[in-house]
Amino acid sequence: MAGLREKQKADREKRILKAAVTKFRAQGYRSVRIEDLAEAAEVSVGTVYNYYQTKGDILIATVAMEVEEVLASGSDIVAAPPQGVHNAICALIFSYYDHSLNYLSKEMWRSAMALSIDMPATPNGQRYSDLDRRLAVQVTELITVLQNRGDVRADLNPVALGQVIFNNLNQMFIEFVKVEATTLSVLRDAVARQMQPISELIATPNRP
Amino acid sequence: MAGLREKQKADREKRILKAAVTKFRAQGYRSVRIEDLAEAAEVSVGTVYNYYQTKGDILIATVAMEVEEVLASGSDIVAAPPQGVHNAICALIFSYYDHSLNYLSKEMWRSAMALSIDMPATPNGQRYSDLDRRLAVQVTELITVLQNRGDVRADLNPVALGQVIFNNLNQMFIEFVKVEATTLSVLRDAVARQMQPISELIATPNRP
DNA sequence: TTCAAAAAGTGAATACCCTCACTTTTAAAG
DNA sequence: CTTTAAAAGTGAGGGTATTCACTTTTTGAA
Repeated sequence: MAGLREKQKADREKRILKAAVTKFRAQGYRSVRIEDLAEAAEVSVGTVYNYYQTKGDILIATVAMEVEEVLASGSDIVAAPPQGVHNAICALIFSYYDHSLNYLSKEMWRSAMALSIDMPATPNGQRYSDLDRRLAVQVTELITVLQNRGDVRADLNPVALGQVIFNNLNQMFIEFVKVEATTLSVLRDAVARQMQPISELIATPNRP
Repeated sequence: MAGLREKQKADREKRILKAAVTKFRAQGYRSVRIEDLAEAAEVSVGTVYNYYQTKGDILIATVAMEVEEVLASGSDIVAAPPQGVHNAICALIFSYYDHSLNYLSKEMWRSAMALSIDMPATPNGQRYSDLDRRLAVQVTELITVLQNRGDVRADLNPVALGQVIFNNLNQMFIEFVKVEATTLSVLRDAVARQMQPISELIATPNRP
């Protein structure tokens, strides 16, 4: 299995991906030409297409790496959410947001999200949608944890709630990456404000 | 003002737009070439670009017409929402959804939404974002109406609530257009299920 | 070691969006 | 009616993602 051919394949794929991460961040996804990636990875244009179906496919591969990290950081929060419904929900959401720009620029996010909408049937689009789905599931898990802990009313459907909260945080993130000037702290404040009434409503009523 | 030149200009623009609506729906946005539109509108490729900045610009123009209708139908609902919080919210959302495919195909929506994310600074993207904003405002207006009527708790921030509900319905619409096979009734049911707990939570508590 | 088949690499060719230097048409003044 | 400037139209050409017929490399059996 670790023949010469396999080793070379893995190496070429890695070189292409590394070139992509570097160049996409430095120059922006748009302005990087496949030829640039091929040159940096020391392969031909045709070879790039042996490893990735489209330019967008390469982008999704870089985004997927980041989202895996985001999911990992989120699972820490779900395992031990801070006290209070609002704090817990915001902690999870903020952990997503704070990780989101580690390796990716806003422009890369925009392009990736646009691709996932525009080409939903391609492996690209599906992979991105899967990541979104896993994020939504994680939010639902948090709600369930909070219900088990007695913080959130037990009579609420955690799936419906989780989806609504995820859809909101996702849409807010879209708005965030659409405006280059917006900072993470502005995003956090806006979402915290939106979640405030939701958190209060779903919290278990005080029984004095 | 209604000189020959103006008349011809208006006529050409209309011909291009008409060709776009027809061909985009028939063949899909992607597969229609600017040259096809130019031919159908009996102008040259260069002329198309005298009226619209990019291919995406033409798409947004067609989408904008549809969204204006959606907004108009929504304002009827806001003016006289049906009884009950859940009914009122769903009525508004469903009026959006039910109008959405009048002139546009799912593929057109996908492309338009992708454009709005990917090129937020262009006139295209901004115009689309403006339409989204107006829809969000309309949802907020509905919440306010329901508050004034005493159906929704007066202590809730209608803007935060309106944004969350809009973000959710918008994101659900994105998922809807991403999967060609999904029907409007499936979409409606899913959103109704999500809004159910929200509606109950924000409704004024019964005072027996 | 040799050789045929399979796998992978290659880059010239293709397709399509968009631009721009040039031509044609319209407006309006003389 | 001429003339001239402004406005609009035109389509060949530039740029880049993607393809595919051909070449090179690797594998594994003889």
